[in-house]
Amino acid sequence: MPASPDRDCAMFQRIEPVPAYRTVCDAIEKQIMTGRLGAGDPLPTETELAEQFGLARHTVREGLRILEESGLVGREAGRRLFVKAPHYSDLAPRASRALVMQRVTFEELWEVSMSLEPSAAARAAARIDAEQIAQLEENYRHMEEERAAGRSIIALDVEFHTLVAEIAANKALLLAREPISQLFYPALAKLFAHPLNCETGPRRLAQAHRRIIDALKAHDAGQAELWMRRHMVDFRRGYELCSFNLKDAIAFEGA
Amino acid sequence: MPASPDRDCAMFQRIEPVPAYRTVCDAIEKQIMTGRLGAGDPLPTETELAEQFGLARHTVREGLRILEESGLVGREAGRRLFVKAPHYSDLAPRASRALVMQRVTFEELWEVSMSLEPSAAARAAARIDAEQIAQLEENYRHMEEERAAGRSIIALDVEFHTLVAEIAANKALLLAREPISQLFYPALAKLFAHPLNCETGPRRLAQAHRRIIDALKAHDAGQAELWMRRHMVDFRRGYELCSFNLKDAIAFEGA
DNA sequence: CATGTTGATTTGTTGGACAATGGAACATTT
DNA sequence: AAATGTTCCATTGTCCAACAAATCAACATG
Repeated sequence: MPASPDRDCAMFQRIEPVPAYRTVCDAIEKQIMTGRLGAGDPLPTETELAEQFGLARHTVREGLRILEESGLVGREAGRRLFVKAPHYSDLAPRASRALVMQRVTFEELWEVSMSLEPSAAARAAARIDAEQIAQLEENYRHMEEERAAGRSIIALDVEFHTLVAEIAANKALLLAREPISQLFYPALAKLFAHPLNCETGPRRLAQAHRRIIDALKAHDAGQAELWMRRHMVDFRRGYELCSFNLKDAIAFEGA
Repeated sequence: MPASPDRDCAMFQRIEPVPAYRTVCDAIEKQIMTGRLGAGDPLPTETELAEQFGLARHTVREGLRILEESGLVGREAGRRLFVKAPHYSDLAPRASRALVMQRVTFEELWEVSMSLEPSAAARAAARIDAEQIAQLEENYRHMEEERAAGRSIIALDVEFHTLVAEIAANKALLLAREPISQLFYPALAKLFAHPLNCETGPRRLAQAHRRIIDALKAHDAGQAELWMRRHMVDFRRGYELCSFNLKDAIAFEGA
């Protein structure tokens, strides 16, 4: 083995001290992941945990804050903490912010969406039911209403795509696409603020949604995928038409 | 508007009390997202923060734990906290665990990977450089070594795919695929534990990697995508061959 | 120049305390 | 009887004061 990197010679790995609050967090997490604590179970009270761990309540609390943030525990109507399965909506905001901080570009987001959205539509076509069709129609109706009133349809567009993904019923897909989907909000805002697009943009967008819904209703996976793809391509073209740079970082959308 | 849902009539939204530690977290997060605190900047000390916020140090600490967990701040060689841009490797473990708890199936993971991995390979082919080729070759060499020695190549397989994704240099893609990629670890372990696959599985896997690397070296996006797709299909077929149920939940991989 | 020593700074942890909130059980009002 | 007020207890949110342990920098020592 020639040119073996010298780090192979490093005999010892970096050793970092583990604060007690992290151990608390890990211990509880382990109980959850191994199923000894299941979703819906209430956590012991802070004082009980402190006793069991032999630590001060403050220390335990810091561990709980971490667990809470990672979505493994949450409050269900009241103060008490309950174990829960983290929902994609818990994790998406952090991921979105991470992407913004990494100065992700429109092009990067678009590329991934180009991979995920059409296949999501195809999958949705195969398993959509009446109630879900109604949801999509309601979204469409609402969008036309807002559009006629000259109000923003951005939130409704993001919702439409999330609805399609939920109909596709793939938990990994939902988790993967949501952070990206959220970031189209500022991108669309920028797009529709441009005089070239403030009128035609929303109209074309609604038309595409119409086509997609129709394909889904007909359980036509091919058409659904096709129209979703066209919809995405159209989005990108609009961006270029306004001579926005695809490689600019996505702007931060404040709370 | 017929059949307006009665929740539209609810005059007031749910109002939930915001504990001070969350306000702390939000305040600091805002400073980061608006750029007043940039990556690499040190945070004020806990006592300073406590003074500025007019809160007790421990309350501030709970807020810091949340920020730390979400990856916006971290320790860089020492105790002091620094602002940083969250890396996908910070967020992936949480997401993976979320998927496990939601009882994600092999089929779901596979479907998303089937959308992401081939296009990642195609994109990687367009921009791979000499050093990156060397990394892939090193990974391949190492894999053959381990395979010959009868040791597990699973970690190296996961690493291979992450390498390809990093070469594709799409930050959104990296973030989206990593949690899923991590979950193939237990799936592969299960697969290679089966007598039908413990020999042929790793061999076919290494062969596919060989083809992919060659395509990448030739900057042939089409071939890279094609072989990656075949590689994924092969993976699934192996799973079916062992008569594993594609709809079984992925097992938890303990620390 | 590598290795102690010292001291100031900062984080990790503890203890005890109290206010505020939620929930349940019960009393009161209409 | 249904809605509203009262009481009490368990639990969480917050504070104050303090100490142990680790880090860093400067300096002293061999």
